[in-house]
Amino acid sequence: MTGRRKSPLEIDVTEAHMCSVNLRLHILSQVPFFAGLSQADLDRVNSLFNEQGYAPHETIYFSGDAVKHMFVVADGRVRLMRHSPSGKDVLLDILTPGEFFGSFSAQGDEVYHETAQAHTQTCVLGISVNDFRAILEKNPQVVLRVLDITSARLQAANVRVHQLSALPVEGRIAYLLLVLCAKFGKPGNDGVLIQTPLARDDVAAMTGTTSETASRVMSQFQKDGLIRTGRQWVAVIDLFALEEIAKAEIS
Amino acid sequence: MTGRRKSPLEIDVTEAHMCSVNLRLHILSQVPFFAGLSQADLDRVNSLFNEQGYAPHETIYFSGDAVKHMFVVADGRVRLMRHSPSGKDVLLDILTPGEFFGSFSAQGDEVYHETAQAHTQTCVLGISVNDFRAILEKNPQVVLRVLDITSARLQAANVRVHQLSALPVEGRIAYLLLVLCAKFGKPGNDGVLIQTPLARDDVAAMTGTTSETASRVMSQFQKDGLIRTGRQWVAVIDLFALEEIAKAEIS
DNA sequence: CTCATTCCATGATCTACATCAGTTAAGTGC
DNA sequence: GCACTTAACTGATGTAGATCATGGAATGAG
Repeated sequence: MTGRRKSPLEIDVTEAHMCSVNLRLHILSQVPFFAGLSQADLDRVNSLFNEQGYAPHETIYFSGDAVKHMFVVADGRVRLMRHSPSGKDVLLDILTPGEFFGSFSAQGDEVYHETAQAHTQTCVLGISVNDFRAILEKNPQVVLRVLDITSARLQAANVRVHQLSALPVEGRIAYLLLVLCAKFGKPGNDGVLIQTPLARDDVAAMTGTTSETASRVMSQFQKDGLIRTGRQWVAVIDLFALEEIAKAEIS
Repeated sequence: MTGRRKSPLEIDVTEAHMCSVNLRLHILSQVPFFAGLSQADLDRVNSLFNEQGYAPHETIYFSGDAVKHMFVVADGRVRLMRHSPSGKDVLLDILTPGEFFGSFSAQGDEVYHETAQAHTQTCVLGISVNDFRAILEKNPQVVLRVLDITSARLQAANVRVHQLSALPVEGRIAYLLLVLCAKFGKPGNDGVLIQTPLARDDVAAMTGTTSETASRVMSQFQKDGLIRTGRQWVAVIDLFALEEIAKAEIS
């Protein structure tokens, strides 16, 4: 393993805390649920957002904080997590530019039910819940898109419940790698590289296990030639084999 | 335990496969997301629904079936579940009159991702996805309500993911009983009776454990005076103690 | 470069819970 | 009422995976 490359991730470490105006407009037009808006509407919407930069591990809001904003990731990666008194945190999702988080229900939650944290150097666009709600009320087709996305997330959450209830750790990690591959994968020389920092702790926190067990399972995957992995990175080589493991049930 | 009462549930075992027209209109007006409609709109919506009766354990649709309808529970209880190849099924939810299920995303899923089954004698109102979508497109405020409900369900699913990842079985069952209590609870002589048939298998399938373990945990709860339970029923006596257990983390 | 920190790997134990198995009790139909 | 069926209880045993503990490798700071 002398030739193992180090840190193959290509994370843009731009110094800018703020993202450029160009990027900002581009991002908003890319957000799935604003896709249908006219340029004029888009400009109006854009003026309601303000941007904010975060360093890695900086917290955007804490679980339990009063809800004030809805956010869109402009650049970087954002972690959504839930804490436990014991310290065993659960990583709900890693968000990529164009995805939204925070509150968006019309009735409005009182407090956030998860913590949002910058995973990498991040730029986030925020809008007050009132402004966002006004947009929703004026643009029915936007609401339909938000509903679609929320339904898809509910769907994904149910899959996760299912897996935590019925699959052994190995299967859950295999499935997670496939999901991350679909979301962050960049085909490369050897396998599909998951383009986001991903520590063993992260894998553990997304699959309901410990970092030690995640480490063992991933070591085995590597020995079996299913993945290549190093410090904070993973590349998937054999998608099909992982799929088999994710589906496998011991009769 | 000589005085243990038998089957304290008060399930209406009406013979009717169909629910009356009165009930039907009443149900639709009670459905949270139709609550804002005018009487005229409500009548029009009503005409788009057709009703269907199901006997206990009858299947309304299977996971994997092509999506054709969105449903509202009119009477009885409906189980939403996911199957595993191994046979270890997961019970996602038990629905009560006024709740909807099936597909409702605007883009439309191709197939159902869960199986819906009558839990008791049930009457269900169905509407074609096209008709429902037309309603959504004409009534923005209805979409907002659907979004709210979907957000709340996503929220609940995330709680479940969290618990499966971080809580021991005892805690998950304690929490489940509290949730069921809030949803189906009827205060009675001794404790709050959960007004739905609830076998140990059901508890197990909702908490990611086995019926044996569910049985052991619930026996212990009963010995400790937290609940009263029998064949297919549970009454909660000490809500506060269950809350403590649900929150407890080992260090 | 060197040191300090963080992340990863892996062995040795321990335990919560699954699994297997047999008994008891609550409903149900005749 | 009695026989039959299904659900619940409970003991014995096995095991996946947590926990504890240690050493090594990649990265970052000075």
